[in-house]
Amino acid sequence: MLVSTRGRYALRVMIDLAENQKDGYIPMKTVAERQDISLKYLERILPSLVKSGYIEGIQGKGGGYKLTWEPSEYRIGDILRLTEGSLAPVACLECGAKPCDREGECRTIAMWKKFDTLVNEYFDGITLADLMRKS
Amino acid sequence: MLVSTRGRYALRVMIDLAENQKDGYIPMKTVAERQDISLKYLERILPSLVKSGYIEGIQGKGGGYKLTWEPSEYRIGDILRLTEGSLAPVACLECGAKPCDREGECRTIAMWKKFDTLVNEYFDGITLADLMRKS
DNA sequence: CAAAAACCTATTGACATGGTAGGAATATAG
DNA sequence: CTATATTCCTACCATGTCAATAGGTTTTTG
Repeated sequence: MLVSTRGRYALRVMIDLAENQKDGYIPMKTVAERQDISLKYLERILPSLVKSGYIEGIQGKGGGYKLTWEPSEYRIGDILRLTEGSLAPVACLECGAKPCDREGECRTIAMWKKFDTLVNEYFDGITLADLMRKS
Repeated sequence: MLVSTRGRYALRVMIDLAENQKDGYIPMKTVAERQDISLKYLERILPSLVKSGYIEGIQGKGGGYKLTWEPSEYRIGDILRLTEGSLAPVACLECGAKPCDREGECRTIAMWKKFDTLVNEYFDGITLADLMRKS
């Protein structure tokens, strides 16, 4: 399987926050219940989204999380790359990978590169707004 | 990372066999050395290819493996699906998966389905012959 | 018979995944 | 000020997969 729960859960949280934007700061407990995901596990996934400024969280009673920008400004590709680490199909295409010493004779690198582009362009062509419930 | 060594090694073996077709049955030891892959590990990957009739192996001295068909008749997608198990991006799209009980309210399933199609069509559009050294 | 090769089964170490546990820090409501 | 709600932080664990190794057995040929 290609996409782990990390990325998928993050995506579901973002969609949930987007669809309930009007409620202001939303406690993760609420999202976890609505999405039927372990609260504790979500708490481990969210910090990366906060650190990158995708969502904003405030502590204490009445706190919670909310989106920083408009749903249409979030590309799914960005969210997945952030939470999954990378969408590269093979190690040698990962950002900052050490160059493969078989690169000269490699028959497949061109195929992987094209695939990598395809994947990134696909997910960059979709935004959070595209995934929200039409209402 | 999306594609494991299993699929990638299998692919390299197939390409190697394709490029050296003229030599008849090729011992896996030779391929392992040429490709710089552990022979023992290759021996664990190959049986699935044999079982599916993609390659043919004969035992004993002077034995080895060779392609069953012409290189142009092998779709990369088939080889990867066989060795990787599946190319589905999420569990619920895997062949014979139990239906997800959130499917009705799932905002992302359509995106994953389209992606799944994209991936499979991409790799099904490439054959072994496309990856061989031009000579 | 000896060598070469495919074939088979078990085991290992490393790592990722998915999840749990227990709390500390922080802010608000009353 | 205190109780409560919430984010935030660290550690741990159980399971599974990946990549590889090990040590054979069987089959065939020269």
